[in-house]
Amino acid sequence: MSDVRVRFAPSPTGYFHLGSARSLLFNWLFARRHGGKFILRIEDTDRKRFHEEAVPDMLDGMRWLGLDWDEGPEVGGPYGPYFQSQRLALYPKYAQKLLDSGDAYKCYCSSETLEQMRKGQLQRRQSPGYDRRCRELTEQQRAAKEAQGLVPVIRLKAPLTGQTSFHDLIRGEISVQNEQLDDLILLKSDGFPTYHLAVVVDDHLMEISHVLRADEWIPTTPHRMLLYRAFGWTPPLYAHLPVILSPTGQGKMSKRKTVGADGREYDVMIREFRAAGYLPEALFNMLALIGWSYDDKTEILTREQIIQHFGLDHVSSAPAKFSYKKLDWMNGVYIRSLEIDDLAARIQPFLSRAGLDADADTVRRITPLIQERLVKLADAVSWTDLFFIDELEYDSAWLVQKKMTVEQTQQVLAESQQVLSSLPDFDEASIETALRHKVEEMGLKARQFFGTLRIATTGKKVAPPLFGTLAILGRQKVLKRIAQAQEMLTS
RNA sequence: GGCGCAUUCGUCUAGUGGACUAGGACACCUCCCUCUCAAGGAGGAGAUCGGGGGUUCGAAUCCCCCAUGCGCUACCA
Repeated sequence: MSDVRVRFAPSPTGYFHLGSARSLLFNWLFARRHGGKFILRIEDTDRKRFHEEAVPDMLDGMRWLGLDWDEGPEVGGPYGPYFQSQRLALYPKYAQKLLDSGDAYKCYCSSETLEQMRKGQLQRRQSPGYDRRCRELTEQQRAAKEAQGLVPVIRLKAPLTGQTSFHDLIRGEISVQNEQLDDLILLKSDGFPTYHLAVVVDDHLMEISHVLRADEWIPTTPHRMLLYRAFGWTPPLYAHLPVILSPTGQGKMSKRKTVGADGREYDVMIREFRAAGYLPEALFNMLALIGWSYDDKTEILTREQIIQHFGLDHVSSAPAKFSYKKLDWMNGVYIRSLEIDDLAARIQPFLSRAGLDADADTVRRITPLIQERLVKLADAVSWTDLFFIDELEYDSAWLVQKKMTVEQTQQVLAESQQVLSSLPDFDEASIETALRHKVEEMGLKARQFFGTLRIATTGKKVAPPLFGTLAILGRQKVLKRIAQAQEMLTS
């Protein structure tokens, strides 16, 4: 397959979300796997739903995920333009061709008429659909309508009998009875094409070889076959991907916030995953595994491995829920595999954004302590704020550990104070040795002694490993915090 | 209502007629390690493959029916 050309053709109506990203990724993988071209085409023919930020948001998201495009916005290409709004002159000509060949006709019914027609049909428990009243209009009838100032749409003349079928690369043969097929509108009365016309014309003109799209589009595919036949063109090969279900399993993944069975709100926008501190490589891996699998055991795959092994034969046909828990796990795996410098650099912006005055050197030193505790980069904030704030806030009762008295707690603080102030070197190893020695001497449990010291120096019940934390905090800050704890205990 | 697509542990999946007493991962449980939390190690529980009929010496895998879920049914995509 040397001349593989696939495209992702979103409608810019909102932010880049999980469902789009997955379809996009599979197209991209298919192109990369077969050494073909990946094309981005913006289907902005619906002026009512157009969203200004949609395209920039998607391009940003794609760059973040490392998905490049060979032709499309910003990069151009030999088949441009890649915005349908810039190709508008094209579509009426093709609609006219179908009019000329008798495969299409002008329909003068207004939206209101059609709406009423549907209502009536539903009331009579009939299938809603256009009743084709304009299909066989005579020349005179049309002239009369035009004289009234009615502006027509152009409809495809679907066959009334027989059946239309196509071969789906994932599902095999799919066919429908032609009587089920509506006379689709190809050109709206404002001269804009509908999605159905524009897609077919553009896919043909751009020489698209394979169309990989979500499941929910299956019902429109027979119409496309009809259009290809009317134009006398060879259709591309089709593969319909399973949709992503919402975390509850009730319905497909929403394009807005989605609420899980636990009542929690889950992220769906790529920008939200990014802001929460998911790594692009983790999301990439995770997305690739929705509906595709490499084998019976491998879960973690590099981008290169995925490209190398990706194929439609391992794409499942059943819809799947997106597992946020598994994404969290996978993100942790990727975070743990990062080089310290790399991770520190990725954490930094999250700290700054949270308002912490975190210098790069300190962040670099803290990073090894929290690396295996991070699920998301944003978690770094609550793990590290203790290093950058001046006053700790905590309940003094926390200082007193289980099975310990206030007196013993005071003793722990005093002894710590003494040991730590007299240490020649305030490094992690020295601190640990000296303190463990003291624990033994006092006959306490390590968790009791260090528990108290942890609260005193970090203000938290859960914090990074103590000795490394103390070393990074520095002697001065540590002693000051211990003194403050002592004060809190006595007052 | 009509049409279409789907149906393997709670979840994501492996499985393409015998190697399946159905494998892996997440989540869950127990234990170990341990200064907290993690991470890590060892184990455990969890699917009679949606149901019912066939075909076959043999079916999760092929066929039929049913049920359920989802999708489409716009001058939206």
